[in-house]
Amino acid sequence: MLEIQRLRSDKDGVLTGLLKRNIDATNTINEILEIDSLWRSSKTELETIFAELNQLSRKIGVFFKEGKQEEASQLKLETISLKGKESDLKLKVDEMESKITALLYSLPNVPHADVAQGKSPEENEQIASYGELPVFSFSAMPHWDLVKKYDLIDFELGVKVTGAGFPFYRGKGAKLQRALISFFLDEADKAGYEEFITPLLVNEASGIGTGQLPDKEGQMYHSPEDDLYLIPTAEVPLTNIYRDVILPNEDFSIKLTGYTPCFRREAGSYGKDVRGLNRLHQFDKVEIVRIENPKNSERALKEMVEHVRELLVKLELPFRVLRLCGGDMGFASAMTFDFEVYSAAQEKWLEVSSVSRFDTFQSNRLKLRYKDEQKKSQLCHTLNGSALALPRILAALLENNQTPDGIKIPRVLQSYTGFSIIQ
RNA sequence: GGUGGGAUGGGUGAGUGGCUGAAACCAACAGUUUGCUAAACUGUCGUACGGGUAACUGUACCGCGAGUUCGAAUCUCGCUCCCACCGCCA
Repeated sequence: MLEIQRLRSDKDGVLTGLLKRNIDATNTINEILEIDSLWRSSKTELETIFAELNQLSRKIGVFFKEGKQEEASQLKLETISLKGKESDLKLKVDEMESKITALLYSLPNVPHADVAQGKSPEENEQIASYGELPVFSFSAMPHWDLVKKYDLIDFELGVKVTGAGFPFYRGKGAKLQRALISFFLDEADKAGYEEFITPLLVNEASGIGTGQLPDKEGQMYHSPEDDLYLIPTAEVPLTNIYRDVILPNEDFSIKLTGYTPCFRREAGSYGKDVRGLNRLHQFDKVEIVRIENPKNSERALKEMVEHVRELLVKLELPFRVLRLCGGDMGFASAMTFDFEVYSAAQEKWLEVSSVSRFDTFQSNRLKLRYKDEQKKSQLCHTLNGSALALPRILAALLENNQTPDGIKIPRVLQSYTGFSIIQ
């Protein structure tokens, strides 16, 4: 949620920023500011009434103590008309507040100055690439055939036991999965992130805190009996650790990581691009989360991008890094870098990581603050990124490393898997 | 699932209708003292919003939401959560 102070002080900046998302928010913001100024004057009026009532009550109390019944009842009469005004005004003020909140919730984050305008993924800027695209002297198999050939993943079994998008990993497929998780966590640990094992179900307040609720309700699995949501990413439990927290000073840098399964309903995304491991209802991911002083968030973003880059280099996968254009960025993000690995048999780039800075957009909802030098509360900046999401990494590893003799395991994983080739 | 008990500031905890935004203690922070540390003493010590350049000031908040009352942390009702014991279970 954008801060209303920002709309008051820099309306034009916000408007031009949102244009990068191809959103013309003029009407919304004008409406917010109109209601806001009316709200402020009404609020002042209301508080004056409260102040008068408080004073009268105090006097009545004193009169009663002194036994002056007459004077007290006199004053009681005065409160009646004030109370009438109060309840009318209070209704209006409440109405205005919820209207403002609803309008603020509807506005996405303002893209950072360096973000380009654009409508679709084609307009994302490629800022780096690494590795060579594999060439095969034989006809390469897509991963959904490879996993069948080598008994690594059983999609049909998943359909039987649960439904589409819930695969079984088995044998070396399961081991490889576990190896990747351990590798990612170890790398995060080396980079100074504290590891967590988090709850996989969260309450409504947490969903609101990180922005999944109320807008993206349909994307999460929900247990109505207990009113709990299955997490779509570890970002939710990890970031919500710091919901309603005020850090005591301005000298902090919080780095969290965690492996969790992620659950996504993916309502409405059927058909192409969902084959095999490309899009699942349940998948594994290691997430990194940072909470930073605003002055350090730019550096933090760079470090996170570098961290993800290193992971992919070590896995020997060809990849490219994109800075997303305004139109392709997530609702809460101010800047996002996507990492895509090349999947050789599908001949496609697959998104395996998304690293974003949210500035104060999340912390405003989370009420996550720190005390500055003047001991004033300021909103923190939050950032997060996948490091990494497993299924598409697995898809690319299998496809790119296939040989007539089997699938070769990257060197860095071999100590984790205990084998160097899948035959 | 059953039965009880509870929810007050960073923590412990007092407070059953008015001068209580909230005692006291602890913790924390600043200062005095000190060769250093400790101790002692002094002071500060919630959040949000509104008004004001500012000093400051008004209002709201004692789990959440309603109600009674001139006035509610305190009384009434509903809800949520937590704890303990029993049952069941990894």
